[in-house]
Amino acid sequence: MTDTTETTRQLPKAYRPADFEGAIYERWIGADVFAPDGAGSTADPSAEPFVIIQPPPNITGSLHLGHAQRTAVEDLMIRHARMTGRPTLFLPGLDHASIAAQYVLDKILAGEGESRASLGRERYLERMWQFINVTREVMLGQQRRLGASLDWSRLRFTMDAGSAMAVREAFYRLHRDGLAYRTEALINWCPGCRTSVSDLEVIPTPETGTLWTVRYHLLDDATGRPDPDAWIAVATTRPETILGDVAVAVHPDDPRYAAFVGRQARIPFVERDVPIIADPIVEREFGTGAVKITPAHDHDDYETGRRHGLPMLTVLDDAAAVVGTGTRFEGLDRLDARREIVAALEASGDLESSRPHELLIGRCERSRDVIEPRLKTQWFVRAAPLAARALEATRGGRTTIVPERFVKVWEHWMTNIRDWNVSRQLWWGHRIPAWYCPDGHITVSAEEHGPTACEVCGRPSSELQQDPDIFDTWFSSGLWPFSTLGWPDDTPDLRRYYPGSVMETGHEILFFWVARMMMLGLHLTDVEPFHTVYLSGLIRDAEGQKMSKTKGNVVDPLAVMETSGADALRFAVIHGATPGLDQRFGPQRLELGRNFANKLWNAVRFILGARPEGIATDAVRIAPDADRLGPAERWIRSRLAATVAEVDRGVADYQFGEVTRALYDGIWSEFCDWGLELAKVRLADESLPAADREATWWTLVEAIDTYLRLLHPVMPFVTEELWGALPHRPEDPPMLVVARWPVAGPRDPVTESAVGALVELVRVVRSARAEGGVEPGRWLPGEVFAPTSLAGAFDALRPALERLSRCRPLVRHAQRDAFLTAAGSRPGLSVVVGEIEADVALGEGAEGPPAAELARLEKELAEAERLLEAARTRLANAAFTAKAPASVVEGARGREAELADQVARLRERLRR
RNA sequence: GGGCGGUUAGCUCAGCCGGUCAGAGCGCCUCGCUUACACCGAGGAAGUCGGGGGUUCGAGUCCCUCACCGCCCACCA
Repeated sequence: MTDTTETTRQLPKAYRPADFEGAIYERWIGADVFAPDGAGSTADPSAEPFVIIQPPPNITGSLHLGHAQRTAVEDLMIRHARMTGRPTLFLPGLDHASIAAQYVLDKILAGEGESRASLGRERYLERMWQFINVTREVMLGQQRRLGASLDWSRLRFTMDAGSAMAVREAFYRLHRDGLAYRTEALINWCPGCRTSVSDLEVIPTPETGTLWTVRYHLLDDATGRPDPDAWIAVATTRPETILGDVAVAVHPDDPRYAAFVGRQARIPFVERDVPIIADPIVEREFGTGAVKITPAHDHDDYETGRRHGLPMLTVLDDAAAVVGTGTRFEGLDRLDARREIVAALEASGDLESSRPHELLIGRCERSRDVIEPRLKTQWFVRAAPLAARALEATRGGRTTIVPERFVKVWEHWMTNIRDWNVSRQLWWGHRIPAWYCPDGHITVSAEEHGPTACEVCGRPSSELQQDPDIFDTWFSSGLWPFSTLGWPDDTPDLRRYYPGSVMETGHEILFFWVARMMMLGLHLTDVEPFHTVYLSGLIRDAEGQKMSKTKGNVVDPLAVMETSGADALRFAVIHGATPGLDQRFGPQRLELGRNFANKLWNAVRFILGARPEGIATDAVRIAPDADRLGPAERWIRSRLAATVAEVDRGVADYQFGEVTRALYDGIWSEFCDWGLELAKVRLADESLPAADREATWWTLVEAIDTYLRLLHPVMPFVTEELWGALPHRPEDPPMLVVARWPVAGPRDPVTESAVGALVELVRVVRSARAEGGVEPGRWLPGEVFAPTSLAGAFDALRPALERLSRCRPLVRHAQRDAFLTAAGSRPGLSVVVGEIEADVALGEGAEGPPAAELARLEKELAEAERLLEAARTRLANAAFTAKAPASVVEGARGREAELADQVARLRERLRR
């Protein structure tokens, strides 16, 4: 490390991120600075640790831009905390993503002519491990490339032994506490994935279907046979479910059907006679006002069936083919069956009508197949009591959600929560640790090898059968904040790093993941798993479209980083980050980041190259000599202090876009555009004592060092690289990554306003020159009248002001009369900026002020008059002066005086 | 059917607690190779802050309402 601390190094002329980003990451790893207790850590061990919880990405392929943006935000927070001297934990991990992974692997297998069935459970899982051994490296590599300062020594996976142990223990306790139960219930079945899915995984999709109206003949009370001339018409979008109908429901107050209630109707094909019942759930206006009830294949009907004690007849199997009906439709896929049933009804004359109908179809989030609700015996987690505790945590302020508006969404969901179906008929995942004995007794065990005997009847384990199902993938994800720290064991990590500080994730998985972590965490550990939930928005493409593989508009972060660098990507995505709001990403954004890095690079190159001869190349950094600072140097320091404060505020408020904006403006528009330009002149001024020039240089070093620290969490690579080339203090650590976060110094309002006025003068003179059509390269003499309060700053900065305004000599007059005499009536450009007036001579040969100059002055006058008028109107309003705060009124008066002065001066200039 | 978010220069967006807040980047126009940077520098044009009400001395900034776009939740078969 000594090479970077004790000597300043030469920087290559061009900023080429690819040349150093990888090497820098290696150096961080080599120095072991990411682990909270790593060899290179400079944290205060007694400080409160800062822990970021990163959603472990799904191990299904590669990371996309959304991952990159979130990782960037997380890394920003953790790097900032690390620099403040807190022990930090940023734990890397991957999620086995059971259903998503199986979906991907199934597709790959299909391409090879294999399938889940052809391989069998064992070989299928072997294939899965092979698959993820490849993808995991890709994904971890992407995180490294992005510069994520993850503690790799703590890498975890939701399918590792630690997670497995936590899953078993968690389920064991939930069951013990009466919060996990097994029952037959109507669940969402995906025929494509051949598994149940949770309510959240069913995506309501608007589609145009058909609404068929079908006649069910009433039974003749006398004969007990269907009456060909009496029927009740029901409307349905799924005629195949007729086979499972067990009732017809009408609204109890519907006069049309009052006489029907209590009678029987004959279901076609299955020739089943079912009751006509009354239930207020029926919408009288919809369809015919009579609803067929299929409790085993429809969520609403299931509830209705339960209310009325109706039988539940399953007529679709796992593949969604007709089963158990004893009809000729047996074995047909439900859609084929639907067609045939409609045709048969039409033939029999019982199809009254059919019309197109817009409806919401539940589709599988993964396979997009139509979800077919069906009865299954599954494990459920009782949600209400868990949700109550989660709500307590957010209401009590122990966990804060950022941005705040999501609290409402959270509350709504938590208060209407339904029990969580955790059984999945998949293979890739944690097997449910429940065993059943031949007598149907249930034994749940947290032991790795299962129970030794049935808990109820004592039968030996050899007679017990383990549940073939696995857990919903979110069950293990829900344990992530503590399962990764050794829970259920009472480990040092768990004590030190739990609960976490900030949990960052996309708002789309607020329910899937955040809610489950809260519920499980509170129940199992008795403490909320994190203090803050920071929700990010989605990354969209430049057109505002959601990025998706099928649309082909996904941006590969690796490719982006290859061309523009990780820093540019990080800057771009952080720049656009507003909590909870989506952002568009396009090439422009990226260029912004890259250009900024380039600017920074060149600024540092300039500073290093401008080192006064009296300072050795390997000089140890010293603070600039305060007695030798000029106005420009004091201005730089004061503006720097302002930027530090702004960045601090942005970080504290999670307004990361504000952080990048403050840095962009501070570094580019203030420090580079004015600070360096002013300093340049002083550094080159041989007439000044060497010590003055050295103080200037040390000021630049101090400023850029501070800016680099502030920017490090956003752009870690380029800042590390550049910082390494700067002279350092003896107490500085070898690398920026563990250097101390800056403390905002004092502001200097007097200097800020004086230099601000002079900067404005330069700006206005430049503008006047350009508008007046003066050749840019031409030096013009100028006269300036500045109030005595600005005299010191003006004189000190005169050489710089001359150079920047390209006016020489620039003569300052202390008296306005003298100024007016000197400016005289010669042809020239006149500017009025605040209390300063300047007149730039156009030189011999000029006939008079060019027409453009007059037009410019007139425009300025008109604008000033307009503003003055507005200010006067405001002050004339008695209500304003009476009710507005004194400071505001005072400010308005000052403004009025200023404007009046400016108007007067401009009029005077125009008269000449 | 509820709920939430967005609507600010041609484009992409900042504008936190109402009082120089009308801004930035890109694009556009005019200039410029001034020894850090053409991934640059200087200057410039450009918006009745979605519409309409209201509160206030004062409103992109608060309230109501409407419109359009987007998202989330929801048991109309």
